Amino acid sequence: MTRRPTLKTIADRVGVTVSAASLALRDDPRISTATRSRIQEAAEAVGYVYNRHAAGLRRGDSGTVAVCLNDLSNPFFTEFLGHMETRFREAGRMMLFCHAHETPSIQARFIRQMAEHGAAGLILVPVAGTSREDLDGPRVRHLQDFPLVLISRDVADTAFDRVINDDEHGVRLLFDHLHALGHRRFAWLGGGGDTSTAHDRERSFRREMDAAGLPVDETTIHHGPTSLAFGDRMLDELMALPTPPTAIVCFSDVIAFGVLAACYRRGLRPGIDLSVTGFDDMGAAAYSAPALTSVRVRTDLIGNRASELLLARIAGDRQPAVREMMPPELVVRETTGPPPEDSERPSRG
Amino acid sequence: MTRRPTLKTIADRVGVTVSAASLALRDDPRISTATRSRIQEAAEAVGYVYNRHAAGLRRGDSGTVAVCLNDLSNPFFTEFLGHMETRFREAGRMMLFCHAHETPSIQARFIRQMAEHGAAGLILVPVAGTSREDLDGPRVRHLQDFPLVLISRDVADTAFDRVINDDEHGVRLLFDHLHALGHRRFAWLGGGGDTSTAHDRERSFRREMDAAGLPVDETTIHHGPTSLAFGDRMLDELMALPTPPTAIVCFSDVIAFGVLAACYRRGLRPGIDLSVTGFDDMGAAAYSAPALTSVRVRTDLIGNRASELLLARIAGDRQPAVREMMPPELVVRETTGPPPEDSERPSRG
DNA sequence: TTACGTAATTCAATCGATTGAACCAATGCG
DNA sequence: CGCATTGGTTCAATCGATTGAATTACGTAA
Repeated sequence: MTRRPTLKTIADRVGVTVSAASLALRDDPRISTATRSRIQEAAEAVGYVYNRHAAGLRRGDSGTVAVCLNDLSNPFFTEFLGHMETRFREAGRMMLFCHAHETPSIQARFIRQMAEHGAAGLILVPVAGTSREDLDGPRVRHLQDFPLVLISRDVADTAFDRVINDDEHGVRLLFDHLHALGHRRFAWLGGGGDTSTAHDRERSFRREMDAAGLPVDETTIHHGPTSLAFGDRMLDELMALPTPPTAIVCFSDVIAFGVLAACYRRGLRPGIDLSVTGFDDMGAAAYSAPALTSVRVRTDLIGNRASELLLARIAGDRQPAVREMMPPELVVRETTGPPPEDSERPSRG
Repeated sequence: MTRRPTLKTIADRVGVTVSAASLALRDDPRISTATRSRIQEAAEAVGYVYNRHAAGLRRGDSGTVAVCLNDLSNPFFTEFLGHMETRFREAGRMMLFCHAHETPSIQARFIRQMAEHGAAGLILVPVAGTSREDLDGPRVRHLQDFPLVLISRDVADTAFDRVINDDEHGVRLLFDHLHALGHRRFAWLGGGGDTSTAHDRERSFRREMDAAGLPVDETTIHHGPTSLAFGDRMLDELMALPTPPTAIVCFSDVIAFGVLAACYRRGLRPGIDLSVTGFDDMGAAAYSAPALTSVRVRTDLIGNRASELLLARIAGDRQPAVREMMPPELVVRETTGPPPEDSERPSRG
């Protein structure tokens, strides 16, 4: 097993110096066309592979960018990943990737490691509970003056770029839709973690209830993980209430899908016997049975804008940190409809 | 903006040499406990961040591993990603990630780039159409003697490690189940690309049909992308046939979900009016309405084993390449049942 | 006191690519 | 013919960490 060829291998072969080889392979005009092509041919011939460790050491940029997601099992987040990956690939940068499993220690470790690797920037969906200190504090000095863009979830009081969805508006769209259909008894499912999305969406939900003059029945508010199982499990609980809700507003599509599964099992017809809404409008929402009414979070806009912003920062953009909110869109499908006729009569009445 | 601290920064501060600092931070016994802790404190104090470019240049291993997936939109593949990410994280390695979008040129470019970055190994779900030459040929010498493990999809005639699912057996399980229920008219949906999974599953399907003495009606065989839309679209086409199938065998859960959506729209009851099967048994299969009968592909076993194998290769294991097949499991849920009573009468008869 | 062993630390070369400055040769111009 | 210019290439220092060999300091045995 011979050693991997280097610029020296090429230079010796052609009869020039390492410098010439270096310049030639990067199409520097200082090297004549003739020698340049001889060098390039030699590189090809010996199977030369550029060594970014060496280059990165000298130049300071490794050509990588880091991305840390809180949860891979939720397709919503992989949508982001897809958009960003494309953007970075086009920019010629590789992606260091981490799945933080909603675990602060994993996130913290990754942030350190990506700094060690010389990643030029970081895009982060902060795990639940991430605070200012985790990104900004004295123990994470590598993030000072470091290109970092938060997406999807905000972290209060930080001076980093953020690209997020307008969650409060999204909930308002859903609420208005359901309220206009005649619903008065609502349930709220999900949003268990300490994240801006959980807080913002629930706050907005409560505010809308309040604005509509509806009391919030705390027995219809259930926090829990963003999982199919949670939605599935909670429907039974809600239906067992003395006055079950006529509309279930879910923190996420994933939870709503779980609710739909439970509806099927109980013989409840979503959109007729009960209204169910999701949030995110991931690809699968249009194909559930029945198709899910949801709020589209523009993962494309957010992912692309975040990537752009990060690349600009890496390129040296020094403008003050921005906080951009992308507009959600209500997508009405089949799981919402007017409340059933007899819904005004509480079942115990 | 001061320059990032290096070993020299620390050394100067403590009053020792760079070598001492280097050794101390790696807990080398050559440095006394006293100075070692002074050095470690100084490192902490100045906010030192290890520079892997420099270390990697000298030592030759950057501590990264590369993973290239063909398709992120399919949760089946992100399941792999999750398992592998965990394994590599535990092994202290970072992950360079690529989404190849089923595009050979992206895959090829990534393979080159991860070599440039000094990734210690590569796990690859080869994009459709990947041939021996793409991995082994004279144009990709960086993969010679390089730790590479293929997962999920096989590539013929290669001498790389492979960890895949036993697809032929999986299809046999499904077919036997449906055949035992009484089905005789089958349709096959999906498997459009030039991949081993597409070939193996369809070949197995045809073989089973043959073994059962059933003719394969080519109008019930439809190749197409692994997407919800494809499954959704194809149901109408199959139902419009003079003698529609009573069982639809889908290449993937994703396609099956599309079929279920179309069933809902047409008022067909999966498992009663029509049997539908998936393949992969991704998490969502248990929560579709109705719950999907599928074949579980052990992404956990495959992902973990592939990671292990790769780490062993990186550690210097030189045994001949292996090809391991993980056993699939039939998971019977609600979308399969006996064919409807009148199904023996062709609708045109 | 001298020689010696050991512990602690330093020396110095190295990994491979980059780059501003220096060098050399050939050409152009006065 | 001599000097300046330009084009083409090389020189040599540099990035930061690593490591086998060398050195120093110190205590101990002869």
